[in-house]
Amino acid sequence: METKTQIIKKTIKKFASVALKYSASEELPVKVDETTVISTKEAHVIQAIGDNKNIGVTELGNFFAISKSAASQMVSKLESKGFIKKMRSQDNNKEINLILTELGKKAYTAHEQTHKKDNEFLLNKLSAFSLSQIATVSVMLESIEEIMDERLKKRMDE
Amino acid sequence: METKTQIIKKTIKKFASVALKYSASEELPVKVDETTVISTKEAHVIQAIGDNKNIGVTELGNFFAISKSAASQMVSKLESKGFIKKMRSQDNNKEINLILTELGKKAYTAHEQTHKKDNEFLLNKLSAFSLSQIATVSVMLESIEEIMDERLKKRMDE
DNA sequence: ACTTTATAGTTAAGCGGCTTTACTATTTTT
DNA sequence: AAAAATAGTAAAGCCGCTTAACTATAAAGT
Repeated sequence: METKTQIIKKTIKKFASVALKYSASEELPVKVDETTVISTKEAHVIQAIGDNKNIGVTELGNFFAISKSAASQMVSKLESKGFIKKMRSQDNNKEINLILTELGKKAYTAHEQTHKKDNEFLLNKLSAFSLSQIATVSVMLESIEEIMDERLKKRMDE
Repeated sequence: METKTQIIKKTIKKFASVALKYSASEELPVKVDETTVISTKEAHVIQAIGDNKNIGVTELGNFFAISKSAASQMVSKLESKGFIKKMRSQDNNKEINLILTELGKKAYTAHEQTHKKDNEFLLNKLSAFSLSQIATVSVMLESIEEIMDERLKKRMDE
């Protein structure tokens, strides 16, 4: 017979493995068209630029919690690949405003679409559960999140 | 008023963010002792070697679904850092048997301990839920997992 | 006003973890 | 014994990041 503790442990394990699979699936490259594939990181930066008109390099770095140097490198790469354009800000002469090119918009949409498809798939599957069941999951996820936050925080300053 | 669909969508989002946090926390380095820190990848390889006595390089590569070349590189690094030892197999002369050194065992334990601590923390928190609530979560996780598996599989051969 | 300081961005070097390609050395198959 | 498979290594290179050093512009301090 299984104790409650055992069941919880099993569930924790399940969560761990599903979470890792989710993040793995999040790492998969995105197909823009027959000849163009972008990495997830590229897709995310394109998304951020699409969602935040006129964002700059430093801002972008903060957004993803990476150094502005890393952001600059990413931006240069995306520009050389033709996904984005660096526009001098009209307010001042040191900032840059990033915007998507047509190709960039296409990439944005492609990335959006895959997420949309996945979410519909999931939505469909989860519709089988009752409202209260979903609520339970939600609450439990928040508990787990709390712990993750502590984990991340604690280990940071060890 | 929130529709069920909206609630599910919210829950999916929550899952996504928690899953990413989980995998981020899984990337944190592991402290072995006052002077030694290892990366998560290193910790996982050490764990695999500790758990699979006499595992070889190619096997290790398969285990983590990386090339045997990558496995070889990792193994060499861990050996030069003194965590593992490469022993010629006694059955034949081309295979290698990997074993943990004392330091390696220490690293194994350190890694194990952090997981144990985290799990106890989680176990504690989740004990507040009823058995049937936990069961629901479990079932739902399996649904999500199924979809992840399809996601991963489908995108692989596109 | 003009010098100091802050802010935005870039560049160079390097690291971790991976891939592919090419290679050596043992086994196994035929 | 020759051919093919298997185990491992090495070299080169890619991706995404870091830190450090740098330039250029803008804002503040006195």
